[in-house]
Amino acid sequence: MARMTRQRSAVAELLDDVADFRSAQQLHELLRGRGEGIGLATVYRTLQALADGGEVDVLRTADGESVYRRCVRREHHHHLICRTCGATVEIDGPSVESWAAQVGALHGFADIEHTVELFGTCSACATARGVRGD
Amino acid sequence: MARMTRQRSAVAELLDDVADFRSAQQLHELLRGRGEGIGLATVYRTLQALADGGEVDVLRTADGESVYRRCVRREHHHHLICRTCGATVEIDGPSVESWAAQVGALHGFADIEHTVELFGTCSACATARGVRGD
DNA sequence: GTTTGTGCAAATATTTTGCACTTGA
DNA sequence: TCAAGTGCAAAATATTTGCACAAAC
Repeated sequence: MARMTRQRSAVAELLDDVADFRSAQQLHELLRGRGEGIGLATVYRTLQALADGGEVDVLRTADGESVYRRCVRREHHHHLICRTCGATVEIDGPSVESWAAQVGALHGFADIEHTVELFGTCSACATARGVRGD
Repeated sequence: MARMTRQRSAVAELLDDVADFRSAQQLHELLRGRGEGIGLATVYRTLQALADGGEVDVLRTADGESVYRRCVRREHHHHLICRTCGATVEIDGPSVESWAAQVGALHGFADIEHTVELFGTCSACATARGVRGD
C-alpha cells in the first residue's frame, strides 16, 4: 500500500534538503531543476500522503497556497516564522496546550485542537533592515 | 473613495445578522435568498475591502476557502470554533499574548504577531453525536 | 456630469481526478 | 504477475479581472 518509487524518494530527499516551507509547485520546479522527471500531480499526491501520515507540516499562506515542510519533531508543536526571510523555528508551548484545553472546557467544547503560528522578524532581517534604514 | 451602494449596505447588514464565519459564496447565496440582486464578484470585492479596513475577520479553512465574519471586538482576540456546526466564540488570552512575545524574544525575533484558533466540538454537537451513538 | 461601483463572463491559480500506461515487489 | 503508482490533460474549485453599463455624489 506504499510502494517506494523513484518519484517518492526524490520528494523525500528534497524535503530533507530544504529547510523551510515550500509550495507543491515550488517543490515540483526544484525537482525538475534536479533533473527528476516527475509530474506535478505526483508531487501533490505524494505531499498529501506524507501530510496524512504526519510526516510533513502543512500551512496555508495568506494567499491560499498550501506550503509543506518536513517535520523535525514527532510531537505536536508550533512554528515561529520570519515574515521577511521565511526562516522557521519549531517550538512547543505547554502553557498554550493547557490554556487551550481550559478555554475549550470553559465554553463546553470537547476534543480541543488548536493552531498556533507566530510571525515575526528574525534578528538577521531586523539588522539588515536597520542598516539600510528601511 | 467609498461610495455607499445598495449592495454594500446589504453585505454589511447581512454580516450584522450572521453570527459565524461564512464563505463569500455562502454570503452571496444568503443575499440572493433575501432577494438582493448582487453579483458574486461584488460580494468578493466588498468583503475584501472590509477585510482591508479591519472591519471583518478573515480565516482560511483547511480546504482553502476564505471565511468572513464581522468582528465584534475591536481589540485583538482569538476564536473557538465548533468543527461540527461552525458556532464560534470570541475569546482573549493574555497568557498566550505574553507567551508569544516571550518565545519570540527568546529566538531573537521582533514584532511578534500570532494566529491562534481553537477547534472543538460544542456541547450541543457532542450531545447530538452521543445520542446517535455515532 | 464624472467618477466609482456593478454584473457578467472570461481569465487565473491551485489542486484534484479519470484513464491508459508503467513499474515495483 | 498485477495491484499500486505515474503522467498527462481535463475537471473542479475559489477567486480575480476586463469591460460596458449603471448609479452615487
